[in-house]
Amino acid sequence: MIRTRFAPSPTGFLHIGGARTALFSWAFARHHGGQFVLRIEDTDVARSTPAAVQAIIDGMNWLGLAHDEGPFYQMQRMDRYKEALRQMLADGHAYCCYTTQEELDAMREEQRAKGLKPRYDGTWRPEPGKTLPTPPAGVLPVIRFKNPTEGVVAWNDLVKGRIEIANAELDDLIIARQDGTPTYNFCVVVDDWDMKITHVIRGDDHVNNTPRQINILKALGAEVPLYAHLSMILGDDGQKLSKRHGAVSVMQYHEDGYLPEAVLNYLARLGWSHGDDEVFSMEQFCAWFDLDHITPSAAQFNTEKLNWLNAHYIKQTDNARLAGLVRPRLEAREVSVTDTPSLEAIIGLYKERISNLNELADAAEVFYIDLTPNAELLAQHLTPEAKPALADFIAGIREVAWEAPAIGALIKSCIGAHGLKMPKLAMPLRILLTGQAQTPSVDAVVALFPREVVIKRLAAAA
RNA sequence: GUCCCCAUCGUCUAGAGGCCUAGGACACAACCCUUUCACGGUUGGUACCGGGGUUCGAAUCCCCGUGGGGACGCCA
Repeated sequence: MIRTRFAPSPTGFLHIGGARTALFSWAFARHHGGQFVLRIEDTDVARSTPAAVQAIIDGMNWLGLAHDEGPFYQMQRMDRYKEALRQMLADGHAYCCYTTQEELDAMREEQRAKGLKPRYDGTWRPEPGKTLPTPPAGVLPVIRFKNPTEGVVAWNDLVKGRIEIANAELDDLIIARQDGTPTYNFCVVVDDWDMKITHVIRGDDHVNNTPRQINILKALGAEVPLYAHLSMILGDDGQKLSKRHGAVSVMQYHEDGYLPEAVLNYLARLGWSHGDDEVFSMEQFCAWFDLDHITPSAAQFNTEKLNWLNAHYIKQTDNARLAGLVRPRLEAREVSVTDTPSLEAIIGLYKERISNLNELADAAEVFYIDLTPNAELLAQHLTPEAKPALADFIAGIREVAWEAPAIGALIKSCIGAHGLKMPKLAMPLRILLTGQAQTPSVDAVVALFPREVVIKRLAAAA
């Protein structure tokens, strides 16, 4: 049974990189009929918040990345970690270290100054025949993992291939703090073991943790899972995403009018490929996705391509669902949506030409609010030569059959009578009715409105 | 500084030694369509980081550079 996990720390929202990691873990489990576990790594009490947990879950729900187990909270598993810690101590795989924070800082500074890799010097590490210093009074120890000093740790990374790191490069990391609480690398290992995770799919900022985790796993007598390290996603500008620069919540995409299937499709294609396939459903993705064909190099986010995909999915979506998504956006603007014109009809006319739901709301809004066209824009298009034709149109509008072809015919007869080209009348009509110079076919726009509203809006020009 | 990773059009990528005169998509340009703006359609330009090998043959394998990124916390 394949089991994957997504293990965010709840210190902020679910961003695009985390979402892709979750997506790949989820899809891999789906592909193999396995299970996808959600685990909340909340051991950093100072920075973890319930609001962040909720934000992450909201993001995953919006994207439809459902977990099969969890969420498990590491803070609720403290007893288990401490038990494992005792075991490590008893087995001689871990030891108490009394070096203080200050001493450590000084040591690192000195090593860095010498151009060395900062690392623990092993003062308190027990060795056969070695006499340990006497523990200083009043200093609470931390627990360190006794990392092997010889040989190499290697694994076959499912994305990057074989990675090998010499144990000599690794120092004895702290697995429990002075207050006795376990640290990240230890919790992860115990959890992955207990939760029977078979494939650890995560960001490649964890590559350096992997050899340490493998060593701990072995010390614990646990089976080592397979690892797949996903390269990072860079911002639109090629820069690293961070809280300070460019990182936004996936829910921001919701705000900005993106459909979850567009975001999902875009993310799936970022760092993974299936030949030339660009547009596909999540069902299709799960059928294809197998950790093969994941790019080992970093990928730059491209909003324009996301926009294109979003526009594509909006065109594919039926008007009723779109109306359901646009209506709350109009309500948020305090626009009261009435039955005439119907929101679905407006959407049907506009969805071909916009690329997000907010643009759809922008287009729909003008049908429901009182409108005063921009005077300058109107003056520019409502030329003296157009006025007689407009007057004819206003006269004719009371009688004409209320459907686009008949209205179109009326427009043609009005311009014909005055020897004008279509845009001469179409443009002022657009502006008077919608306030905008760019709209769909003007006869269709006119037909959307109730007749009285058209009469009223055009009267304003007289 | 040390260790690790990465390197094909502007961007996402195809490519697992001959199928590559390097393919697709976004973006861009031109044209067509057209009632404005879009949509759509057609066409076009643009890339294998550099240098050495290996080989009959390398975008693909190896080495060295160079460039970029990551890690080096009692954070996760």
